Parts: sequence; C-alpha cells; structure tokens
Amino acid sequence: MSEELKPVMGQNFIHDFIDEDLAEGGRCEGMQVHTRFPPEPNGYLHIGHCKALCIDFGTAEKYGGICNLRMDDTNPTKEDEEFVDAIQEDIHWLGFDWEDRFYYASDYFEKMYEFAVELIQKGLAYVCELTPEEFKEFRGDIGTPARSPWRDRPIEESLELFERMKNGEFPNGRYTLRAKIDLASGNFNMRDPVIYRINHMRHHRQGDKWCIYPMYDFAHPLEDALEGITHSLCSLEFENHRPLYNWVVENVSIPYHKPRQIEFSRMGIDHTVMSKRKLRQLVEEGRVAGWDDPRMPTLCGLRRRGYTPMAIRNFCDRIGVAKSTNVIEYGFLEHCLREDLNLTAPRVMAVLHPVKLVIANYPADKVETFTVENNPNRPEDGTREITFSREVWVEAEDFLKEPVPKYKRLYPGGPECRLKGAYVIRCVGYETDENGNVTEISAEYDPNSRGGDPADGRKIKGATLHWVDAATALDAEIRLYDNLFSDESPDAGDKNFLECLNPNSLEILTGSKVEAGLASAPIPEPGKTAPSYQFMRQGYFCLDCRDSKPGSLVFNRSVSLKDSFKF
RNA sequence: AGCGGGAUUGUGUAAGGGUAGCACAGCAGACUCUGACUCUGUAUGUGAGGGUUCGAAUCCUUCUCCCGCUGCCA
Repeated sequence: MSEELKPVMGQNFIHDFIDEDLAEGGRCEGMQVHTRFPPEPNGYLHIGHCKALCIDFGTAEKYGGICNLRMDDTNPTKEDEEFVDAIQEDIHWLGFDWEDRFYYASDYFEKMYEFAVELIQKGLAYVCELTPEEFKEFRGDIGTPARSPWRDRPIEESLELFERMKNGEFPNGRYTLRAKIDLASGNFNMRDPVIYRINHMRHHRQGDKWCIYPMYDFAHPLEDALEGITHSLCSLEFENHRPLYNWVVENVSIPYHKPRQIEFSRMGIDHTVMSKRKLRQLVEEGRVAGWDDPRMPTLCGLRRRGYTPMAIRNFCDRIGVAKSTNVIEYGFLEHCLREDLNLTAPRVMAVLHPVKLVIANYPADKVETFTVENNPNRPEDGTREITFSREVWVEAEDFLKEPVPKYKRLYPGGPECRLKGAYVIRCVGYETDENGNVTEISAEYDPNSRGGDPADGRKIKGATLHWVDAATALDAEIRLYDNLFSDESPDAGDKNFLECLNPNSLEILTGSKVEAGLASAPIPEPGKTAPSYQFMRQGYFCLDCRDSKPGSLVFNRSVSLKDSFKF
C-alpha cells in the first residue's frame, strides 16, 4: 500500500463520544478501545459492509485499540458455514486483520442461557405461552399498551418451563422467554421483548445441541460484554434498540465491561441497491450472472470488476460518518478507483472499435519494433516492445469523414496526428463499403519522426492516437459495464426496483484488438484481484477471472477515463 | 398519534458563538506523445419564522419536511 494513498479516517462524531469516554477516565476500567465487526453469516459482504468494516477497524486503529471479528450466528434458520469462509476472505482481501480474535456468537450459548436463568430468578424474565398470532394481537399499538397474561407467572414455574424448553420438550412456537420491562413503553422494543425462542433446527456449528436460540437484542449486548467490547458501533436502525441493549447489560451479572452502543447512518449509493434481499433477488431471477457479477456492489463483484481494496477503502473513509440519510454518487466510487489505478496500472494500447489504417508510403514488408514506457508517470515501471507495420488498427472514433468543431484527429486534409510511440501521420483518404461505412483509412507517415518525434522538432497539432499493429494484434472480447439501474434511487419509496433496471448495463464488444504482449498477461484466480491495465484513452480493464483462457481474452472495464471531449 | 433520529451548495462531509472550509461532480484556462493525469482559477449552500447577542449554521423557541420502529430476523 503506497503511503500517499493509505486510507486515513478523519475525525467524526463517534470519535467525539469516545474522546468523551476517555476524558471521563473511561466508562470501563483501564479502557483500551475495543470494537467488533459482527456479520451474520447468511450472505456475501457488499460495499455497505465495507463502510462498517472501516468504521469498526478504523476506529480501533485510530485509538491504538483492537477489533474483533464475530459471526453473529444466533439464528440457524438463515445461516450457513459456507458464508463464514467467504466473509473472512473478503475482509482479509480488504486488508483488515482481526489477528486471533475470531469468535462465534454461538460459542456463548451456554453463558447466555445462564444469564437468562439469572433474569428469571431476579423476576426480570418469564416464560410466555402466547401463540404468534396472539402475540401480535396482544402487542398493542401507539396509545394502547401491550397485554401479557403470563408476565406474573411464578419464578419457579418459569425456571422449570425454560429448562424444559431447552431440553426439547416443546415444539417450535409453543413458548418464548420474555424480558419483563414495560408493556406501555412508546418504544415497542421495551414491551416485554422475546429474548429466547424455540427452534428445532440444526445449527451450523452447534449441531443439535440447542433447540432454543437467543434473540439478537438479548444476545448482542452479551456478546459485546463478554468480549470486552468498549464501543459497539452499528447502524441507525438499532437506535431504538439501545435502551434494551443497556437494560440487558445492566441487569445481568457480567463481570466485564459495560459496552456503549453508538449508531451511524448506513450508506446509499445512487443507481444501485444494497439490501441483501434485493441483491439475492437479482441473482435468483437471473438478472445478473451471479453474486460476483461485475455490476454487483458485492465485494466479490467489485473485485471481479477490477476494483482494488485501496480504492474501496479510500471511498469508505472519505464519504465520512454521520447520522443523516445519505446517497453517495456512484461517480465518487469511480473517482476513488481511478485515483488508485492511475498510479499503478500499466499502460497498454487496445482498440475497442477497430478500423484499418493503411500507411500508404510505408513499405509493405517492413516491420519495426518500438520501445514504449509502461507508465509515463512512473518511469521505474520499465518499458515494453511493440511491433509496427504498414497496417494498424485505430479507433473508429478517431476518424471522421467531415470534422466537427475542435476535432483534432484524422480526417481528409486534417492535421498531423501522432501514432503513440511510432510515427507522425496525416490522413490522405478513406474507403467505404456500399453503405458508406468507412472500411479503411489511408495515411502518409513522416519517415523522419521515428518514435513519434519529428526530426525538425515541429509541433504536432493533432492528437496522439492509440493503435495496435494489425500483423500481431490479438482479438479480445471487451465487456463494458454501466450502472445496473437507470434510476438514481431504485431503492427509494414503494416502486419496484426491478422496473428501474438499466437494459444497457452490459455491452459486449467482440473483435476488439489488443497488443500482442497481453497474450502473456496473467489470468487471475477467481477471488483474487485482477491486475488492471489502462487501455490508453479507453479506461481501466482487467482480465475476467472466469471467462478468460489463454488465447481467448475477455476484459472487464472497471471504469472509463474521464473524457473532456464529447464527440 | 407514541418512541427514536435527521435537515449545511448538484453529492457527501467539516465548522459547536467570531471570515461557512474540504472532497467529488460542474464550468473556464494552462500543461501534455493518453482530449487521461497534473496544475490554476471560478459559480452555487446553513429547511422556515421568531428570539438572545456587538456577532448565530452553532444557543432558546415555534413550525415544516424526511427517515426508522408495532418479527418468536439481524
């Protein structure tokens, strides 16, 4: 990671809270800031998770503290071990390290059970036998308190029933354990929330050991407290749960810290969706090729698209942390990618829409080799050799039969242009097919401009054009991506986000021409970052890890270059 | 309606009584063997009304609008 681009987290309101805690001498004895990233292993990580990751790990780092990775696996219905590995890989790929602090919430089931028993003994929890339907009916609403006919069940009876629940004597839904808090609270989370439910389902790690599972609101504060977490950072939708979080920590005999929950707003990105449900729908309905489709905001998708960990991390650190609703422009993500790739990506030439250019006064049997820099901004990256002959491919948009204002490329009678690294040429004519489509451009070159510099030092008025030698060029398939959604906010309101899908989000070009040297380009392993090349003037491209094979190259365009000249 | 949050330029985010700053996007130039990069310059903002004050984005007050919450999900 280059120093100048190393992501740095700025001061934000979370830090203000922590500074406050530190100044008070620490709400926790001898406090070292300790955070955690607690994904539920039920799906793939996306860039929204990366924001949380940057906040959790970044905050710990800023204070010289540590951050745990914890699988929040308290609901066996949705979770699977397969995601555990994928999640760890993605986090490591981003460059975060939890060292040896990797935990499962399910490892605390025994302790959680004991804490639940303690609550019952204190008269702060009871076994309830409302059916789910009754529960809903008794829940009350704004203005009317909930009713709970079982909240005065004798402690001994609750203890016995809870133990029998654990022993598997009852079917799903027969009983729940509820915290006794406040049936009239305006905060519905406090209206005697369920803290344990019966679920006869095999847990991915615990197997059939348990058939009762703690609810998030009960489990999470305990997980945090047991791990010594000082600051539990989460997104805004848990704000209403904070009183319950604190209630649990305060009413249970935890010998460790009292963690503090701080909430921040999630990130939205325009032209994309972030909800796991919607992403899953895109995959399952075949709207995209899979979770790692380069158009997906998943980390595996972005990776296959050529996004670098550096770019994604910088993005997350620079969008800031606040509590207001926000929608970041997709262009900002692209900016962060260009910023990184511009520094590191080797330059090569590729012609996406090829047209044959014949240099009339160049000998038909002559072949030359030119040496060009891999990255003019970084001479230390060395050079490569490219061949040149009478016929080359150039970009179709670099020629016009009739020029438009400010056009300084090829047209009959137009200015001298430079073939990058080769020769100065001037357009002298063109040929068309019966439909008037340009089939061939003819030009004359200046033999005294070898390497691109005219011997007499005259200034070249036209542009520098990229090209590839027709004699050695490789065919490649190029995939250009656009936003998956044409609507700015496919996530907003009641509209069906699928109706906002952009039908032009993927464009496949066949017959594009690339430098012969790319034949030896390393094809990345799936799950690894594909090295990106800058195709001069065309953007950043990486070989597709799934579809490229030696001799058959498929490139994904990560992002185009900014183009200040619109044709 | 009850509870909890939020509102600073096109977008995101700073400034917590003292010149509203930064980044991206935009526009205009310079430079350039990438119309990229880089560099320079530039326009646009404190949701509304009252109040306190020499001075308010910031403190008080009234209002408006937006978001979240009534899973045995997390």
